[in-house]
Amino acid sequence: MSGDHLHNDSQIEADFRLNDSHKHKDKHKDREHRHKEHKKDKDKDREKSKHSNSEHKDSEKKHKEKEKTKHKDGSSEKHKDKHKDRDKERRKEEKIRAAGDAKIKKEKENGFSSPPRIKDEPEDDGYFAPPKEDIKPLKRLRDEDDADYKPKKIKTEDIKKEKKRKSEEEEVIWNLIGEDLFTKQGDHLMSLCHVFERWEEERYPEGIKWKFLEHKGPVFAPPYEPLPESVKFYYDGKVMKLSPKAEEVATFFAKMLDHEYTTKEIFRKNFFKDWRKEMTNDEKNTITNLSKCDFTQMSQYFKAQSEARKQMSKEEKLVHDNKVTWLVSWTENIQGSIKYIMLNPSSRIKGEKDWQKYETARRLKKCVDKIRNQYREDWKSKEMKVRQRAVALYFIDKVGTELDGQEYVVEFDFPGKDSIRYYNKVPVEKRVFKNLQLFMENKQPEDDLFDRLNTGILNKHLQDLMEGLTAKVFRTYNASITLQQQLKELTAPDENVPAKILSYNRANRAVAILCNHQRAPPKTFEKSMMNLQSKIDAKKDQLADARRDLKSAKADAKVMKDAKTK
DNA sequence: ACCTTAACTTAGTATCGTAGCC
DNA sequence: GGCTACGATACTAAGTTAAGGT
Repeated sequence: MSGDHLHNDSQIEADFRLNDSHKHKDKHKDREHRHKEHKKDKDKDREKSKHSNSEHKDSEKKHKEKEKTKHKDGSSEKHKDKHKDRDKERRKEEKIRAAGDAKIKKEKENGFSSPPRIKDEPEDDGYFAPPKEDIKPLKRLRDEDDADYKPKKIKTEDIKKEKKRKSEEEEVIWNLIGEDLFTKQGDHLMSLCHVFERWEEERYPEGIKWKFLEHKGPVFAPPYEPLPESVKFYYDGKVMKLSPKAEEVATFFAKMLDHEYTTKEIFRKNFFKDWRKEMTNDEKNTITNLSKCDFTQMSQYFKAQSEARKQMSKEEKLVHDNKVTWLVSWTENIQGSIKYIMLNPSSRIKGEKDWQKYETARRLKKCVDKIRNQYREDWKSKEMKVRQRAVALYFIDKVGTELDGQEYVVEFDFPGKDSIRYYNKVPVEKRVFKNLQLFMENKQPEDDLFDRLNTGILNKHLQDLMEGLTAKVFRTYNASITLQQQLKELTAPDENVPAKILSYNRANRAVAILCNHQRAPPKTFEKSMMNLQSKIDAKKDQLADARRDLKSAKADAKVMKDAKTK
């Protein structure tokens, strides 16, 4: 959700209601969207896998180095987890690298500088597009949402109870099976078999089989990874290098070599027929008899792989990291920064966080007076560090409060976000002004004004003042309280809706100014403005015409009247 | 103590979809 | 049916914050 001021608590609630009440329409939209997304994702996935080898040895080296240090000093649980992730990743990378240097070279020319890390499970051979958690869970059904909205902590206690209840139920069901279903015992049995209840609920009118379908996205198989060079295929006793497609199909057969199926004539015939479809002409000419094919090396290779998988520890098998919220990450190739794919703002994970943000701001409301009093006191502190901290905190908190007289004015001039110049003259309290003068004593222009202060000191102080307090919270708080005050001031209960909307927009604008929101005029702005102006002009002309007509009509009427009376 | 980085938030522009108008 | 305006959504650069590294 964007803009602090745009979402106070009541609005968040409203947002959820909106989703709920619109779920049908939205679902439809969502489906369409996902359809598109899948296509995109599919393409993306192909791209990613194409580029996945462009991974740098650099980052791997880094990982290894990190690992070393961490093990030495005994890292936290969380970090151990990360290690496992990295280990896994490294293994993946190594595997991929083994696939061939030529490929790497080619792919280095392309954009990606790291293979995307996708949070799925290794056992899962399918690619998810979109990833398992819907990329756009925007309009999920309410009940679904509710289900995972609740639990901050799922107590093991509850799970145990639930398990116990289930097993007791099961026992009763087993005891009742065989009973006459039309007796009370039967009713009891039916009531315990929840699956019947569900069918009961979902019964549709005669002939109607479904009301809507939800597309959760197709599962795409990962692109085929060729076998390592060392794994040979033999035809008629001679080594034969298969084309990638033929090799891929051959692996299906190789993987089930131990199965009885492969001895069945019909099965062998069917497989061979399908296999030939993927062979090159040369292969078709050479491979004419399935019995002369030797898949044993392939078979052994896959057996060894599955054995290795079994050897992995429980933790290794768990690929996911439930300490983070992103679905996919990769290293961007220009700045080397990390990019993420995260959930939509309307997802539980984001919505809950956003809600928490406002809860923190509400907590600040309770102690903000105390905090303000304290930093005012600290302006007089003997300790320079405390004074600097207090002045800094004042600027973090201060939101254009009007002061009597403009005696003490501070001029701000610095590159702000997006390197946009921030230039403003702000009236401040006398003590702040005097303190700033003090901080400037014996300093060159390039010296730090707050030389005794750093983020660590300030943040620590904020934490001490209130748990969870950071600089951002002041902004959220001040924006929210301003919106509330403005709404109170500008709106009247008996106003009509357009008037209320106008008042709301005005209140919102006040907050936008407070937060220094800037927006370029839209490209079509001037054109729209001109259209509006020409409409106004046309109306004015019309009005003038009408006036003229009225005047002459009146004159006519007078003449007529005179004539009539006459 | 200072610097770097991962993970997340914020806030901007771009684009899409659709209602309403002609 | 085309055009426009406008709200919703998508996309993403550039912030913040906390934790880790040197």
